[in-house]
Amino acid sequence: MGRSPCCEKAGLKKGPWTPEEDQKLMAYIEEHGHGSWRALPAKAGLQRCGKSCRLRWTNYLRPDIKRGKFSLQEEQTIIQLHALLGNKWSTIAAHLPKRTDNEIKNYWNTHLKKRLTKMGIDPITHRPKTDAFGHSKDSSNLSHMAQWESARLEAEARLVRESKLQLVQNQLGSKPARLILNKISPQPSVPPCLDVLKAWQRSWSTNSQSDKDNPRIHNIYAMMLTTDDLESPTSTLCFPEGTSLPISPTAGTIFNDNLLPSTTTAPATTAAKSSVSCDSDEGPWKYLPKGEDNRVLSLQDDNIMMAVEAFRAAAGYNSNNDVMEACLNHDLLYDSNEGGVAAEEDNVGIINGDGGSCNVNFEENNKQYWNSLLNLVNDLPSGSPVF
DNA sequence: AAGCCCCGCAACCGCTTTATT
DNA sequence: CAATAAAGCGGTTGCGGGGCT
Repeated sequence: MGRSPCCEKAGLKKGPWTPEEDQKLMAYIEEHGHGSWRALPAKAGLQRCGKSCRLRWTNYLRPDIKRGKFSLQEEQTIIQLHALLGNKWSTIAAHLPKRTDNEIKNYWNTHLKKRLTKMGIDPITHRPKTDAFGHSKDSSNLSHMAQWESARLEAEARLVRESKLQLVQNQLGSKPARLILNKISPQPSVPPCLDVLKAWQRSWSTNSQSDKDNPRIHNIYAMMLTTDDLESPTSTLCFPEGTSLPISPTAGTIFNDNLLPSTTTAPATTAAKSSVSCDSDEGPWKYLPKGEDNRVLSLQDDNIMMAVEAFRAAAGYNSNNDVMEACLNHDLLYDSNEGGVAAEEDNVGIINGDGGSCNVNFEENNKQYWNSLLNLVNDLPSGSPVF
């Protein structure tokens, strides 16, 4: 499946852009939109390849780019997200609305990475370097735990991109505590919070035992994570109850019949095409492909990961068995009786943020780690000098 | 003043993913 | 369903500017 490089043609210019070229590109896009990038250079009178034009536009010329020094808050957000996601620059950029992935990547490589190193923190694992050797298990667990949040954030970022063109539809059900997977614009009313970390905390907080355990673990890094507001315009975890938005019709819909308003019912076409579901306490989650549904998506906070999994599964898995397997592979489902991985027909417990009725069998160490991290963060006065 | 070195950033390269035919 | 095109993404490169000797 080869594809010839887009700049192969002789005569195409490379290297730094001149102001004249910038002007041509901006003028063309302002008037016509970019359309097909490949076709753009000829139409705009540029001796560049489409890829070069796209990069120049997305990384530099786009009017909604904020340039200049990164604020402390932005730095903290980058560090936090990098700890969870690794080098997923585009996903991280989705949480810093006016910054480009390229800019964030550069800033990380030239500033933040060095700063962490100087502080004795491994910029890859985000753990104190002295911990790295003796706690490899912790590191792998951290990575394991981060998988789900990573998946969620990536799915979220995808939905956000796709939803930019959508029209807001008015719909509201009777269920309280709505959580939506996408959002068109940032919500100023979102309360300051460490949404990612708190999401984790909720996932592990079945008991309060950890409150008194390991109070000093990773305290240096916890200090670095201190923040007043992790800006997360797409966060699923900070929305005030009662908020409701439609899921993008271009992205498809994740839904759960039992959480839908009683007046809406799932079309019969659902199961046929997207026989994708994840069972949960609320009943099965399903995914409806784009164009087939325009209802409002309403999720209970605790089911967010199940919904995301249903969505992801719709793209890559064909049967319930596959989805179940995917869930099992991610340690999402556990046998409620034995604490081991459940067979499909078993009565399985679902990881559930309220912790009340679910069976969470992750290592206690992970719980303690994240809880201690959050406790430390919460205990610190807001606006603590970190750097 | 000249040469050298380091750093930051824009841009490129090539691989992967997604969309289209 | 496979092939192809287009776009996305992350790693890397190389240029230009500033500081140091």
